[in-house]
Amino acid sequence: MPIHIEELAKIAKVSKTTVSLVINGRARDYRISKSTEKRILKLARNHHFVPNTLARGMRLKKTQTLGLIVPYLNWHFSQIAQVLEKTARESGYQLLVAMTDDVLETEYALIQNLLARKVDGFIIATMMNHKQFHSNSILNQVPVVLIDRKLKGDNIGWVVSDDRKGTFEVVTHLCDQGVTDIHYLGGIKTISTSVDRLKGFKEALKVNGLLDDNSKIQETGYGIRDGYEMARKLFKENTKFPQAIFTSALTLLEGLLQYFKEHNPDALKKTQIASYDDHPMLDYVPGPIQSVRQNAGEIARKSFGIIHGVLEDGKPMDQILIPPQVIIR
Amino acid sequence: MPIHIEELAKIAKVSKTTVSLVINGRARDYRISKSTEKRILKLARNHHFVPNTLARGMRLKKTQTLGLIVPYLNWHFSQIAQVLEKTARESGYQLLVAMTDDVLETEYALIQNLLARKVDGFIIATMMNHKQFHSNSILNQVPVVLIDRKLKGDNIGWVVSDDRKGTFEVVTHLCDQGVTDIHYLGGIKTISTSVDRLKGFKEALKVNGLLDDNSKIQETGYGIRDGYEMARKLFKENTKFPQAIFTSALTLLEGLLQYFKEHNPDALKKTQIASYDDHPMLDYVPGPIQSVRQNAGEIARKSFGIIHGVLEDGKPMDQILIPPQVIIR
DNA sequence: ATATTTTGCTAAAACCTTTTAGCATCAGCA
DNA sequence: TGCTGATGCTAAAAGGTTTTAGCAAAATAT
Repeated sequence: MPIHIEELAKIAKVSKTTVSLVINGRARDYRISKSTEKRILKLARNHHFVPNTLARGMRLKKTQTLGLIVPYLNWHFSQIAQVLEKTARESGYQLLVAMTDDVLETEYALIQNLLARKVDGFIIATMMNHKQFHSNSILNQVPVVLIDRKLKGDNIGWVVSDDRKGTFEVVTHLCDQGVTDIHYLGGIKTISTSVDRLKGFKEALKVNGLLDDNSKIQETGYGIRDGYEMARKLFKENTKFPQAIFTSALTLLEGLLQYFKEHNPDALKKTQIASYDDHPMLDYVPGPIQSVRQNAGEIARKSFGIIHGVLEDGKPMDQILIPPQVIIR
Repeated sequence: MPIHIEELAKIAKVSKTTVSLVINGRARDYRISKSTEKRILKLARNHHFVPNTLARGMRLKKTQTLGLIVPYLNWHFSQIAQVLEKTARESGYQLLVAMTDDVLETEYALIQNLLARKVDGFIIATMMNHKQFHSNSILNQVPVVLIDRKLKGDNIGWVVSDDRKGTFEVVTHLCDQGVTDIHYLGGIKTISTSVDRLKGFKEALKVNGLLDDNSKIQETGYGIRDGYEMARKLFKENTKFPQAIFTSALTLLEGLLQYFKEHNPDALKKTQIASYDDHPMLDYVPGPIQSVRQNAGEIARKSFGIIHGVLEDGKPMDQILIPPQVIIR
């Protein structure tokens, strides 16, 4: 039962055109007298008038809404969501947030759903591969910026952490400690994130004159359970105690730590650990644990910046690599 | 440039009424022939027709959208957001997520914004007090369920963790260990959460025959920094080493741990620590740290359940206390 | 052959905005 | 007095959907 323009017009004894113009601050442009303007503004305030965004969206063909699609709200994506929401809101956009659980069908359905809701743009950590993404109808409807995982194509924007560089640097740090035997625990092989992190890992080994030994590389999935299982396998198949382990995501590190806690409490002291992704509580986990902190805030701000630029200033799509920060503890 | 009903009707050589009826599965009710139905359905699929939700929302006066307003996306609220999104989506609702940073004005603005967007209901961790909330126009427009912080009034729903009980139990556990000197670090005094947690704390002291000593109780704010500062003050003003410390939120625990790390590395071993809120990584922080795990999933599901019940089954508002789980490490 | 019922479909209104094009009225000027 | 320009405002259309009331034709009953 909120009041709308028509009623306001009736009360003010003017047309709804006039009310609309005043509300939108275009009174001057249309020579609405100062007195009429004030009267309407006051009336609107008194009656708690808020323009119906649906009707507005229909007419204007834009909703000031962005769709954010992520697999889940882990620490990294929460940070991104949080900064994104704030940044977007400050520019008058609101966020529709959805999660895919890393299920492709869910992602498809979600994109349809949000398209139907006429979001003005998307920010997606997609599961899709290049082909799937480009055959989707999304791209010729609204601007899309990918985060976390990138795809080729110049009508598609992305903002991702420099996975190769971050991994290279932290693994190099391990090497600098004199470690020569480094194991790699990774996630879903296909996504760009995994490819780049593994690339950085191998590069670091090469530069530091270490053997690139595929038997020390495991890649299964990004679940905590996956990390746990890879840790188990690592210790089962290697008689020699690993000097160092690199996990390519926080979840995998969690799985590893859990395995350690259950089966090998003193491994933390004997094995050097490094991981992609950071978390404030890693400060309190004895280890110490080296990590690669993604600049979530920057990823969020830049992502919005691109969408905003495309939408409001007709700027071209953009693709940005964000340098991560290696945290040495 | 997505296709809409009118065009589809033209192609199928029927009226848009017919298309609409078919799309909404009401063909039977209106005696649309099976053949026409099939034809339209096929056409709709081929042309990737998705009904415009804005137009639909206008006509139906509901948007299948819920507004979630939280102060920030910390672990607890992320969990809630995540489960809520999934639960809601499974019932055909989408989530508009917004954050207040615990700033009252932002919350007011956000509520207006989401009301303008015609969300069908709200789930809010509000900063408002009883009076502020009830003088807000929100309550006579759509159903509202509060989380984390409750307010009186029977037209307003809430689902909160049983703060009093959780605190009582974990503090009692400390007492059972023979500890007699327990310090309390709390947050913003005014919100119900704080009141109930302190109540549980005092109750536990009383039941266990300990002195209720106000000098051991600090309440400033819920930031990490607040935890840090209260820890500093605690150690500065007490010559005697504290036997135990209870922090009433995860952020405060983080602040405490940070203080320990910087100024008192061995305090972790000498002092028993318990905290409201849990986090998976607490498993790996030496301590050990006792915690009270809120059932975020249940809070989310029940919140949605209430809104859904009110919206679709005309059920009455409801207020639910969710039992938390004490984690002993 | 006519009346009635069933079948299959549709016209039009309503939801609330914004915007374009333009209509009165009045003052100023010749 | 008649014309021009400024002032202050408005009518109407468009955007895409759902729903109510009802129409024409075909089938059935009398």
